Amino acid sequence: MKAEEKILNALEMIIRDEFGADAPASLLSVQKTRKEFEGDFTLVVFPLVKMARRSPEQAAEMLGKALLEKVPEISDFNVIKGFLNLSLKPEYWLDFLKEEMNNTSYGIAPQGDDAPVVVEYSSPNTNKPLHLGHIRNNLLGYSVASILEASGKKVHKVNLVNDRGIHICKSMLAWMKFGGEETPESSMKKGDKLVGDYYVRFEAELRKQVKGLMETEGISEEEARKEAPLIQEAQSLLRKWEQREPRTMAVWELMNGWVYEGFDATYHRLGVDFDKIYYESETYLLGKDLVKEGLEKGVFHKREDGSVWVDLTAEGLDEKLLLRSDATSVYITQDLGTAQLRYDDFKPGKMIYVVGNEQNYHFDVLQKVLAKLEKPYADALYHLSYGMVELPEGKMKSREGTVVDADDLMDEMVETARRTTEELGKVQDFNEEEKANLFHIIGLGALKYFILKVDPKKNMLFNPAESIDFNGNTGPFIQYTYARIRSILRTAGQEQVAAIRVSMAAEKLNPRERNLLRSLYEFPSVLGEAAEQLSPSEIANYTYELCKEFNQFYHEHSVLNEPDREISYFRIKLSQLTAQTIKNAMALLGIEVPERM
RNA sequence: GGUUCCGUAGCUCAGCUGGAUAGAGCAACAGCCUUCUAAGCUGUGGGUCGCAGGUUCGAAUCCUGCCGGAAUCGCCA
Repeated sequence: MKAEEKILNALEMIIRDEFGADAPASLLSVQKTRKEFEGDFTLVVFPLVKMARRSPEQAAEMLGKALLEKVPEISDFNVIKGFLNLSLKPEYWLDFLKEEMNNTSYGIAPQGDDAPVVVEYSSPNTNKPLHLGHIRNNLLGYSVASILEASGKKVHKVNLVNDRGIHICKSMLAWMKFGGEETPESSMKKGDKLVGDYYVRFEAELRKQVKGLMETEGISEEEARKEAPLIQEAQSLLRKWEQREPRTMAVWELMNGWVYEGFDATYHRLGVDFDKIYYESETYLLGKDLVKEGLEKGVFHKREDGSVWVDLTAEGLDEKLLLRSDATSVYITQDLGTAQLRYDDFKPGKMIYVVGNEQNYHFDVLQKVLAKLEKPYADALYHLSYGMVELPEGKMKSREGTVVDADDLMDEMVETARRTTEELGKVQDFNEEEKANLFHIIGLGALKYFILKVDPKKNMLFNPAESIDFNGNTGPFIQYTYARIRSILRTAGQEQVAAIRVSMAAEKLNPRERNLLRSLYEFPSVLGEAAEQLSPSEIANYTYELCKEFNQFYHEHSVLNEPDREISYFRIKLSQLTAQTIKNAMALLGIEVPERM
C-alpha cells in the first residue's frame, strides 16, 4: 500500500476516535508538500477544525502526534499555521527505488478489462497537404491514445478520411483541365502537394471567372460564385462521381492514390499511425436509417418540402437540419451513421473525437441527437476539442499563403537540429545514418514537445520567425538529460549496472536524491491524471520538472566518482530509473530519446 | 445578437476538482567547464493573476456582471 493511502486510513481512524465523527473524504486533503517546507506529504487541517473544536495549530499538532504513532513510515512532522507536514522515513524512499529500479515499464499500467476506447484523429481532406493545424491534431490524438493505453485501456486509433465531396472535385477538375498528364513522378512532387496545387489552381481560375462575370454581367460576387462555369462543372463532376461514372472514378482513384502516398510519408515521419481507416466515400450514405428511426420515434420531424429536422431548442440549441429536402445527407447525417458504425465495430466505452474547437457546436448537436435516439453510446461520445494554432499575424489562411506546411516545418526543425548539434561539435564520430537519425529525433522532439506542452483547449501561437527553442523547457532539454544519464550508464557498463544491488544506509540519502525519488514516485499518478484529463501537457510538464530535478542532482553530486561505493551504486540505480521514466514519459508524447546528443 | 472557449511577468506558457510567500522558459544582466555531456547549473530584476462584486477561515482557481479576444450560429464540411 502506498504511504498516502496508509496516512488517509489512519486519519479516518484517528478522527473517529478523537473527534467522535466520520470525516467525509472531501475534507481529507493530503497533497505533496511544497518545496519550501520540510516534509513529504501535507494535510490541510483547516477543513477539520470545526469537527476538532480546537485551533488549526492544536488540531494539526494532535493529528501529527497520532499519525506518527500509527503510521510506521512517518518519521517526523511539523506544523505551520493550519498545515501539517509529514516526513516519511528515508527507508521508504529507498525501498521504492529498490522496488522499481529494474522495471523497464515503470509507471505503465497493465491492460485492464474495461470496454475499449476509440480515438479518432487526423481526419484529413484529400485535396490539400497537411499543415501545422493537422500536426497539432495528429500529435494530440496519437499522444492521448498512448496515454490511455499506458493507463490500462484497450485503445483503437481510427482515421476518418474525407475523400469525397465538392472540394475533391475541384482539384480533379483543375487537373483534368490544366494538368496535362502531370503526375508526381513527372513533376517530382509529393502526391499530396501536387493535388493541393491543383486545388489552389482551381480557386485562382475561379476567381478570374468571378471577376469577369461581375464586370460583364454586373452581378454580385455571391451570384457570380454560383454561376461561374467552373463551379458548375465541379458540381456536375460531383454528380458524375455519385453516379460512379467510370472516367470520373478513375481520376478520383488516381489522384486520391497520390494523396495517400504523400500522407503516408508525412504520417510516417511524424510517427503517428492508425488501427483502422474509414473513408467517407464508404460512409457518407450512412445515417439515413437513424434519421428514419428518429422520425418513427417521433423525435425528428419532416417539413413540407421533405427535409428532416430535429428541434433542440429545449436543450439550449436550435433546430437543426438532418436530411435535405432531396433526401441527401448533410455532414451530421453521416456523423450519426459513423458513430453507429464505430459502436458496432468496437463496442467502445468511450469514443473520443480529436477535432478542432471550431466544431464545438456540431459535436454538441451530434451528442444531443444521439441522446434523443436513446443510443447507448451517446454518453460515450467525447469531443476532444483543441484550440487553433495561430501565427503572429493571426489565423493561417491558405488564400494568403500563410499556411505552415507540415513537411516544410519538419524539414526546418531537423535542419535546426543539425545546425545546433554541429555547432556544439558533439557528433563528429557519428556516421551519416546515425547523424540523420539523431537530427530527426531532436528536430521532431522539439516540435512535438512545443505543441504538446500546451493545454489542448487553448489556442496557441507559433512564430515561424523565432522558430522553436532548444534550450529551457523544451524537448531537446529533456532528451539531453536522458543522453547524459545514458552516458553515465554506458561508462559504468551495462552488465555491471544490471547486477547492482542497492544497500546504501538510509541516513546517507541527501535532499537532492530525496527530491528526485519523490518526483519519480509521482509518475504513475501523473499518468493517471493525464489519462483522466486526456491531457498530454501534464506528462510534458511532469517530465520537465523531473529533468530539472535530475540536473540539479547531477550538478551537485557525482555518480561514478563518488568514493563511497554504496552511495555510488545507489546513484547509478537512481539515474537508471530516472532515465527509464524519462523514456517512458516521452514515449507517451510520441517523442524518442537519443543515447547520445 | 445567442452559445461556447480563452484573458496569469515584455514574449511563450504552467498553476484552475479552493489551501502556505502566484511558478517556469525565452529575452536582459551577473556568475559556474583541469571532475560522469555547459542543449546544463546558480543568482538578480520583472505581477492591480482583464475589471468589479459575491461565496469562504482562505479565491488566479467557484458564482454573477462587465470589458477584451477567438470560434460558432448554412439544405458547407
